[in-house]
Amino acid sequence: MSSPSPKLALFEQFALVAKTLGHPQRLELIEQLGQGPRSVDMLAEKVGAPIANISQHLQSMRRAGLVAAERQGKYVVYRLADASVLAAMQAIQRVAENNLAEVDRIVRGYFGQRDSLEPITREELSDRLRDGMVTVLDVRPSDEFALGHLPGALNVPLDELDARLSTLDPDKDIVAYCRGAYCVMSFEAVSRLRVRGFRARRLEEGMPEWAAAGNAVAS
Amino acid sequence: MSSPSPKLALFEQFALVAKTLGHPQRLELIEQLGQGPRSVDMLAEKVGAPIANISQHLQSMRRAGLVAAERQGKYVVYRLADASVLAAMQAIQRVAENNLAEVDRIVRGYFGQRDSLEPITREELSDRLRDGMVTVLDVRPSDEFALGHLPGALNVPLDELDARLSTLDPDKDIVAYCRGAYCVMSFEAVSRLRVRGFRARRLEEGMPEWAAAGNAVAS
DNA sequence: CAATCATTCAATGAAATTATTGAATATATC
DNA sequence: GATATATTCAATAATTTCATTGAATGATTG
Repeated sequence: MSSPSPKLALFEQFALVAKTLGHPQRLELIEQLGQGPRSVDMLAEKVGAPIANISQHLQSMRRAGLVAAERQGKYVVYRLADASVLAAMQAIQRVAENNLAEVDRIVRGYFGQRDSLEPITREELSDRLRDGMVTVLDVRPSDEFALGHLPGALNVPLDELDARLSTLDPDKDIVAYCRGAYCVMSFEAVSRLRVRGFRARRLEEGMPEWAAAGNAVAS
Repeated sequence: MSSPSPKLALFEQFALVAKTLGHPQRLELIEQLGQGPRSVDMLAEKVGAPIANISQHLQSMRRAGLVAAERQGKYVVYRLADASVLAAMQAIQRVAENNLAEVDRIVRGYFGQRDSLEPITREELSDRLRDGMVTVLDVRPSDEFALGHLPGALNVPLDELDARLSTLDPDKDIVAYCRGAYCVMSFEAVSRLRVRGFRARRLEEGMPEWAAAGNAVAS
């Protein structure tokens, strides 16, 4: 083996992947695509940025192997290249959680005591689902629910929660979830439900993590 | 909760971590620190770059929570902030392995058939160690061996291998390891040993992964 | 205290990244 | 074929990142 070491070339490829994850909007795109495949204009709307800008980000993400695209009529639908992309984003979040004081400050300031809403693990939720005494509430927008959701989950988007409280069984415990660990919707939902006297808790993670753990996903 | 959503602030922090991983030399620094804590001038020598440049990279890595520094006399010793840093780098490598054709091309071109050297898993090596019929060879430079190594491993740096062949028991199987999955030293060592008639295989991963899996590390 | 070694800092110029804007391209519809 | 919609491309300016260089700082040694 006399060819030059591949080390540098490989590390340049690894660096390409990492730097492509190094922009907040691209991370939001991954979070969105974690809920299911989406078109460019839908992604632009979700992330709140101009379509041309989002398309540019998606091109760089495609080159870096983070997403794949396929044409469906006049739409181009993007999806995460594979499960390793979400895993990489979660690994990065772990580093930030463990080692960045600023993350701790943001989380304390907004989410309050992380444990104050008694986050429930997906293992614990699986157990609770078997005894049938818990209502699983998906508080994402209905288009994200349609892409995939926990089996038996009820879709009550956060902005409809107040109007639909009467449809919820007050005798059952409620577990609410949304897009992921740092999505605020389920925090908001659990707070509001508790004010109204419901026994509500928050699933620690989102739908993508549930799916990545091998659990069933309904649609 | 009426304060603005922390989402953007959090994703900016996550992006900071990712972009700090987005330079090949910083990834090499992580690989080196994965072998153990090191001073700036030692890291500069290992990575083959000017000290001022490496110091600059280390500052940005410290700000991003990837490394921690402590003064020991006139030396500043850097170490990985915690195990999540190595895990994040591995997650990024996974994405690249899975999804980048260029990585596949580099790996095929240099490493040949990945399976041609019969990589052995650390679980399998643990089993083999118990029956005592295998020589574990650490082919890293001796300073890295000193920082931590597999229990019972023999340190034969790659550049000394030819000179020390007579010290190896030809009746025992040999398992060689080095810094990690993409370190070429153990490939080289296994190739040379096989040419000389030894039954040699390569450990799939390096010392840091062995340690991260909870296995004992000797020093 | 001066000299040496190790490290960091600040300034600089080059390269890379990013958002914006308008044009170009592809598909669907009438 | 014209129009509308969806998406990408190319050019541009601003911002950020990176390597280099020499000065500054801190610890050790004589």
